[in-house]
Amino acid sequence: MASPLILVVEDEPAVRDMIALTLEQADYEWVSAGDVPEARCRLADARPDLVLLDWMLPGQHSGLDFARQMRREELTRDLPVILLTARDAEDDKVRGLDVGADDYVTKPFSPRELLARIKALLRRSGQADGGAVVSIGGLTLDATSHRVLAGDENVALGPTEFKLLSFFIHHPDRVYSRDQLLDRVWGSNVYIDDRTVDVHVRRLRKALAPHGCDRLIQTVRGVGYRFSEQS
Amino acid sequence: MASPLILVVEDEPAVRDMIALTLEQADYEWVSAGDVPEARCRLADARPDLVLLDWMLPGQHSGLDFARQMRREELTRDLPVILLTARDAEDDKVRGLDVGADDYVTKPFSPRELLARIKALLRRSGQADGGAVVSIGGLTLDATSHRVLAGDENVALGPTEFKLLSFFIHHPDRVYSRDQLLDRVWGSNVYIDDRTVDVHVRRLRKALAPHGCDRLIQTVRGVGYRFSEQS
DNA sequence: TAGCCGCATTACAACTATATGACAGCACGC
DNA sequence: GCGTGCTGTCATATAGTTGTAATGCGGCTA
Repeated sequence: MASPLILVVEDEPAVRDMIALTLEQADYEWVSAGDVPEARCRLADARPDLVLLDWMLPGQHSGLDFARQMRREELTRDLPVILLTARDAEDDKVRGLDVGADDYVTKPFSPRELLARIKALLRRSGQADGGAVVSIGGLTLDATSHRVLAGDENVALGPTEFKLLSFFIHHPDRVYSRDQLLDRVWGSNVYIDDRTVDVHVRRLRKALAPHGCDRLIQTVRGVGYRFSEQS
Repeated sequence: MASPLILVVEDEPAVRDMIALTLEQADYEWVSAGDVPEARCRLADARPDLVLLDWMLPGQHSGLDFARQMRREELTRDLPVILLTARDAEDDKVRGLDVGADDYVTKPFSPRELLARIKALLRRSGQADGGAVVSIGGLTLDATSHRVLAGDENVALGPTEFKLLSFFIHHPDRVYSRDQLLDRVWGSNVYIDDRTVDVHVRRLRKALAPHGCDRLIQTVRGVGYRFSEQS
């Protein structure tokens, strides 16, 4: 496999160079962008495997908007994003997770920490498409054969339920609001009601219940849903 | 932290003993397995922090399959794996890293080299954890999964209690008046009675009490409340 | 020691969020 | 064209959460 390509979106040249050096030493390929429009181009032409995104960017478009937009586009929806935030900005972290960043690193950060998170994230997401088979808590989803097994029994799911479960199983132990789920499972141009998510969750649970796997989909009241093996 | 537990998967008793001795001298805990089925059991019951995996194992299941399977299971996906390759087989190394091994050691290897790699890997994987996780006094709050753990037990909280605890845990060792708490937890423009804070503090304490963590929320008479590890 | 004040505790009724079941519109294959 | 299965919406049921108020308790002060 070729070494992963990482897109660095950061306006300060000094920080960018530092990151670039770190990446090179760890044998990653990289491209960089200094603002959001440029980042869009790189995204389209270079097709990176992961994005390092500075929270504070010049121009009217913040990193937040960029991240949100990425989540809406089919092509970039599953791209792992690591947010670079200033220390002490608890709000930023929360909002960052809201728009779907997968992880964040607070500045200033050590090269080692950055690499560790990149590696962890790449491994997780690489497993997601490459392996095509993922198992959690007795549930097995095989993307290739488009099949779901609970234990060794087949589970019949409709298309939307399958996509929903697929998203959940690839992003476990994390809450997603109904809006986020609509963005990431249904896709961009949807005028669909929040409550519809409830219904599909319900259908998914119903299908999983005979196998005892419905417990994996957990309601987080006031927030959304979570897929997790733990209670 | 307790000393890390290492699972040694190796069929040759002589090599296994040598490794075990090395580990013991470095003050690591260890368990061992001679084949893949046994390794699975140890993985499930002992929950090791790192796996030393021999590439050449008896039986139809190779180390490669085992490693791949580990990457599929949620519980073991992020477990660091060091591969022990028999010969200087470049192919094996490549394939090993492909399935997600984090490092490899070529036999014969020196105890010192083995220990160095174990140490480095444990350090890295330890750092890769938790971005949005804060722990104080046995309490762990994970914003990402929107979960609270006391020790390793789940604590059920309502939305407001969660927000309150989240604020406290991010601002420890400092008194806050009821008005301040209303501002920062409930939001600015609320016309809510001071006494309501008492009730929510009470509810939070009640939820934490079974785990002994209620002592962290302290009343400062005439002033307000404080969250602190010290009494 | 009586009385006051601040906090703890409990109960409760309004309110809100989620679960559930039913339904009509579609798309698709036959 | 006709079933069949899937989707999104709605109405209703259920369950969990919230702020308030009543009451109890203990310490502090006069």
